[in-house]
Amino acid sequence: MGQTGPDAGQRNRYMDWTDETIARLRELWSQGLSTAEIGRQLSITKNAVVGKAHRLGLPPRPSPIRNRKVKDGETPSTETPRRKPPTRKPAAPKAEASADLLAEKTEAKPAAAKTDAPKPAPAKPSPALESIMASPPPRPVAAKVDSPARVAPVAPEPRVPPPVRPAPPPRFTASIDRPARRGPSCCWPIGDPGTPGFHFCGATPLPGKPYCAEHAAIAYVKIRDRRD
DNA sequence: CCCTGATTCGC
DNA sequence: GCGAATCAGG
Repeated sequence: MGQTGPDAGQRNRYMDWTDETIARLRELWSQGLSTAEIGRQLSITKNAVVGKAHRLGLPPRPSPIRNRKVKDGETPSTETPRRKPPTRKPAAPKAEASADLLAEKTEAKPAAAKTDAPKPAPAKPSPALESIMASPPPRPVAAKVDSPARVAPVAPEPRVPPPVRPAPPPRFTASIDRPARRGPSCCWPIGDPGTPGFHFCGATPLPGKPYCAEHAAIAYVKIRDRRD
């Protein structure tokens, strides 16, 4: 008879962290996406993202908060280490929403270069994604983006606008991760973020740009000439 | 208030 | 090992 499987105990309670999902997490994490953003694209919570990221040993990014951890024996006098009380909820097995993942797949994929579409960039995969697209230099640190959804339309250059961005600091020290064979790869999203078929271009990007020549061409639309 | 990530701790 | 809950800063 058909056995249900000896190891069928694993329900869909947790994210299936396969090599692929992990790779995607690392990719997105490396790209400087927010934990919430990564979680959203992976259909998981930011907690899961950050938790897994730490377990994977991914390089911590500039935390908005201070070091909650002090060196051992660090003036533990007046400052009482307020360990947060374990008043955490005893158990909150909220109902799982299964068909909840497909409720937001309204995003559009990077349409091919349209002949008359000045905005070939992905319709709007994500606010954060849009940010990285608008910013060639994916700064792993000091990412000082005000708000992903509050980017004011920058004024176009008057003329002779050099398409070169100032200071693309590739801070790839190659230490924590980046085995070696992992130079900069084109991070143009292909497919729907969150679907198994989703992946990045991976081609060699132009110097100072996150995209390869092909995608950079469609990613960076030439600013319309401003005539007075 | 919103956002962010880090840490903790129950499962 | 996983992730909700919580904490903490901007």
